Amino acid sequence: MFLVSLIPIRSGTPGSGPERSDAARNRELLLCAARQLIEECGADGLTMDKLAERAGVGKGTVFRRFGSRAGLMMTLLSDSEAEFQGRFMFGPPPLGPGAPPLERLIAFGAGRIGYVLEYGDLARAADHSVYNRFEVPAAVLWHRHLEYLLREAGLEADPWLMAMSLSATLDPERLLYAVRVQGVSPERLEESWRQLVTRLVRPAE
Amino acid sequence: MFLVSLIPIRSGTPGSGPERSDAARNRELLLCAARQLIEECGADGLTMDKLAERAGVGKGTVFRRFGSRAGLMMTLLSDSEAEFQGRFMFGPPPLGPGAPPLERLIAFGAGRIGYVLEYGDLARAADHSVYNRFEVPAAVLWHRHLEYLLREAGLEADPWLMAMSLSATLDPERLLYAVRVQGVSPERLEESWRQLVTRLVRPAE
DNA sequence: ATACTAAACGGACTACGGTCCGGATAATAT
DNA sequence: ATATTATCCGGACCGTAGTCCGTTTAGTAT
Repeated sequence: MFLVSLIPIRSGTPGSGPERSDAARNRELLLCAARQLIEECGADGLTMDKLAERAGVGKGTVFRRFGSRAGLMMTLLSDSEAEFQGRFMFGPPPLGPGAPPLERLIAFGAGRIGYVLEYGDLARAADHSVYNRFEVPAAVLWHRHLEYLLREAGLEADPWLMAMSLSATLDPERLLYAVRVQGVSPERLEESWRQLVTRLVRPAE
Repeated sequence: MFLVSLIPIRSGTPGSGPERSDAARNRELLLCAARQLIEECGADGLTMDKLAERAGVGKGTVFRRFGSRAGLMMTLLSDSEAEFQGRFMFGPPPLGPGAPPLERLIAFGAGRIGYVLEYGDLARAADHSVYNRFEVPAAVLWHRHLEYLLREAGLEADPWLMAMSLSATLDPERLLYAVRVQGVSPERLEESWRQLVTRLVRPAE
């Protein structure tokens, strides 16, 4: 069993030591301004320049706080992300521990689909790292969780890569394309996911 | 049965009519310069400014020819892409018609994995459209092919979405991450793909 | 209070993808 | 040859993410 350091999402703190008061104040200003801007222009319409101006700080401050645009988006998502993590790691079955692995897999997909549809553009923008989006703590955690459930379900073959395939299926960009462009219903997504994982873990006669 | 208009990849021609002689000359200059630059700096190191300068044309010309950076990359890949398309649509079994659907699915994955590993950065850069990368002709064709094979194999449930999951599994960015960062071997990828599609199409007892 | 220092600040700067439009030019008609 | 026109050309221009570095400031030691 592995226990990660408990929801290591992204606090928005650059250094390791305590935070200076002006830094803390600016972080709040920035998060507040970001939420305002997203409400006004949507997540895709948020630019780092507009954000800096709205918050009344320099552009450098924005990047020192959040590292990148994707980092900012992750910070904005961190509360709901932590909530979701808590549910699938410690919450009630079938998402949390207690239910059989296959049930948990199905619930995980449904949960993630709901999450992505709720925070659509934000989730997509958070994924838009130029570098490896697969090494973001949250992504690593999902992957490990899927891998763990696959093992528990008795999957023989390469749970690591299978977890990767499953992660790919739940990729925000694809899900949003299916729903928004192709008009696929969330229920249909969930059902397809259920079929997928069910067939995956079914033992080879 | 559907027969697409036969390998509609991307010719690099903007208008619909015939091409003016200077335009044709510049297109050749650009493709040649692009291949040079990729050899020198890698696909990721190619910028549209450098390309224009190297080819001795204006920047506008580059974008009129190829539409975008991703469009240029697709054009550079079009020969090998056409070759791959020809193989899985008309070539010899097990990739081409004649073999049982499951065999063809397995071969398709292996072929695609080989393709992505061969043209790595190029394939990834070609996928990097800002807009919907899922509507690129080549991607649509793969998707339809996978969907068709899934149906042929007797899959009951939602072949369209299942084909989408399978496409996601074969996404260049993910494959390259697995191989280059995680050190997964191509054989392991192929084996995992084989397991995945085999389990998918296995009938529900 | 004063001096000191590490941290944070700000905004000019770069790199890059992509757009625009006035001017050049190849094909065609006369 | 000349005129006409649709197409193409070039490079200045824009918006955006991200970097850099001289300046300011919060916290702390004296």
